[in-house]
Parts: sequence; C-alpha cells; structure tokens
Amino acid sequence: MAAGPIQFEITHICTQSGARTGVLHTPHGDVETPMFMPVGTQATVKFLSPEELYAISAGVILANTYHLWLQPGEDTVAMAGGVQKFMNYKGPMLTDSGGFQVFSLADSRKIKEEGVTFKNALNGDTLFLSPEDSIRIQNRIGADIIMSFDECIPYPADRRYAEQSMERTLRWAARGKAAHERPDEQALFGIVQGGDYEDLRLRCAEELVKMDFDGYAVGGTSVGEDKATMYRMVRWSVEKLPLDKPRYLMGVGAVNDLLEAVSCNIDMCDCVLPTRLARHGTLMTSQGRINIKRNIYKNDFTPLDPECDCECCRHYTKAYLNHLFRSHEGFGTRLMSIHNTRFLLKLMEEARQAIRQDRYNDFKAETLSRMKFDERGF
RNA sequence: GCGGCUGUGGUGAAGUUGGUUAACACACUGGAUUGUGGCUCCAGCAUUUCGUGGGUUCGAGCCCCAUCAGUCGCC
Repeated sequence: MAAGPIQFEITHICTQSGARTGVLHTPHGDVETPMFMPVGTQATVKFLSPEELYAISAGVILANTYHLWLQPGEDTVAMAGGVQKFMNYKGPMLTDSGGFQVFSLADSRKIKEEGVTFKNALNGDTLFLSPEDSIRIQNRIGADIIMSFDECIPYPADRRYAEQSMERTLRWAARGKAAHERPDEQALFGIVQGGDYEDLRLRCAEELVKMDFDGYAVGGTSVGEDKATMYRMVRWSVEKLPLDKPRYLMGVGAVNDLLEAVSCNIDMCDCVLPTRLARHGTLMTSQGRINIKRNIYKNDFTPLDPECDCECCRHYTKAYLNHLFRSHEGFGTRLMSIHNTRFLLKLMEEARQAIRQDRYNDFKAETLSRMKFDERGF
C-alpha cells in the first residue's frame, strides 16, 4: 500500500463475477467497500443525527463544498476545527467539489476557463468559484476525501461540447491537484467525464491516471439518461482505471444501479435518493416500494419491512408512519429517512457478503427479482 | 310566537345590472424524485349541481313565493 492519507486494501475478488470487497483506511476509521455513502449536503444528513448514522452502520458521509461555502462559510467551518468536529461526526467524510452545482444550478451560472460564476441563491450575490478555490475551501472544510472541481454536463450533450468540457475538466483537475495544500491528510479524487462518448471517457480516465490521484470517480451520470446509457458510460470510465485505487460512482443510489456499479468494480456510491424519497413518503423495502401516504396503510399495523433491522422497522407500524406523514410530523420523516438509508447500507453489506462467498452474480439476480422495483430501481 | 341573517364539494369559502367549462385554498386520490429543492413539483378531484319544492325568464347559484335547517335578537 502506498503512503498517503488513505489506503485502499482489496480483501477479496469474487470468482463468479470479478467484483471485489475492500477496506478503505482513513484518518477517521476503516470502512468496508463496496459501500453506500449517505449525503449530508449542509453538514447534516437531513433529519439524522450522527448517533443515528452510527446505529445504521453508516461509514463515509458526504458534505458539499458549494453549500458550506455559502453558509456558514469556510471560515466558520475551519474555526470549528473542520466539518467533522463542526457536526460531531466521528466517521470518515467526503466533500463534493461544487462541480455538480454547475449542472444543477445551470440557470444561474457561467462557465469559463478560469472557473464558474454562480449567483448566490440565498441573496443574489454574484460569486466566483475556480478549481483552486474549490480545493482551498475543501482543505479548510477538512474532509478525509476531497473531489476535483469538474463540470457535470447534461445528457444529451453534443460531442463538441462534451469534448471541450472534458478537456477543461482535465485542466481543472491538474490545477486543483497543484493547489492541494494537505495531500498528506486529505485524499484527492479525480473525476472522469466525457458524456456518452467512449473515446472521451477513455481519454479522460487515462489523463487523470497520469496525474496520479488517490482515487477516481465517475461523474456525469444520473442526469436524465436511460439505464443502458448510464451503465455504458460507467464501463467506459472505469476501463482504464488502476485496479488498486478506489473507484467512486457519483450520485447513484437506485438499487439496480448500485448492484450494476458493484459489477463494474465500483467501490463507493453516494446518493440523496434514500433521504429524499423518505421526505416525500416513498420507502424502499425488501418487498418493493411503498408509498406510505396511501390510504391503504391507514390501518396497517405491520412493520414497514419485516426483514429490516432499523429502529423504524423494529418499533413502529405502517399505520403510525402513515399518520405521522399526514400530520407533517418530523419524527416520521426521521424514521423513514433512517429506514431508507439503512436499506441501502444493508444492501451493500449483503453485496459484500455475496462477493466474499463468490456468488455475487447470483445475489444480484436474486435481489433484483425479489425486490420487485421497477426499471428505475426504487 | 315575532323579527333579522345564513344555507354552494370532505372543509373554509368566491360567485348580482341573471348568460358558455361554479374561482381560490385546504383536504383527499394518484404520480414524480439518482454528486439534495425537507415543509417540493405534476395530475385528478361539485358536470342530472349551488338546503328542498314551486314560479318568472330564451336562460336562474344569482329574481319571486313557499318550505325546511342553522344562527342572532325580542317577547
């Protein structure tokens, strides 16, 4: 294992599928891969306390550079001693670079070689974020893993734009790496872009590998493309990546997508899906999806998911969750967020187990047919 | 017993110089949701109907009569 802030140890390779398990050693503890990482944009996984995250065996959680930069500001987080101390999370953390906001806030930004001009949604101010700024802010926020500042392009994107954007993302990656001031304490990952173009994905990955990042991410997926396209983009993106470095598929959290990602030797995924779905009343269960606000659950006094070991499923009924949701009670949102997040964490625990037993392909097929989710995967 | 006011969908209620598809909100019923947009978005939701029964009119939730119900005041 090479020196550096994190070490990645591969512990088993499934003889049936080629999928792998591993351990990511970080300054804030070891986590097993492949793993799902809950998203806590504003230095909180919405509605969940750190204690609740420990209780459902969450490992790495995310925070977002862009959001923390706007509020409370990098100075405050730095004065707190870093984001982990600020929010009292004792496990490892990862910050997204703000690159996704280039995509998601497309109405109010301008992209230039130097960086991106945003409009602050909170007060209308014009703000500017460069790759160097993003890394500086992430250095001060202090997560264990930080991300290159990239551009996440929409789908579909024409080839000319995808190529120009990808080349710029490479230049931004190099600039960010040069600006990284804490390489011994924070791992920096590069992000593969290139849209739905094989040669662009391959080239982007190859160039990033030459720069020697601590890990590599696949970006630009889950932006409206169909599943076949997404899986194609992932496979092209990882083809040229070194096997001994961690691989992170960004923004993916549907069950079928997670299982496919593991097949591609993806070690890390993050997604807002479990918490967002919970807030809107949709629950993922071992029997398929449940919309808890439906009237059929009004007098259903059975657990949400009898196979789940979370606080919500062990102590509460669907009737109670239905009542809490209709009453707009935050406790219901909290319980359902716990469940959905635990559901994906447990799915990955089971995936790791199947890999260790050299039966990952069987597990994947059985799981997909058993859970009866639709094509979306939730 | 007398007088006033009110009666529109599950709820609150718009709706008079009488004129096509009865506003809006909430609730309700579905749906959406992938590097976060908690309190969001989309769609549906009174169509033999405006307490009931008559009448006037080409046409009535709107005008007239009766009646029932609720409510306030007086005796």
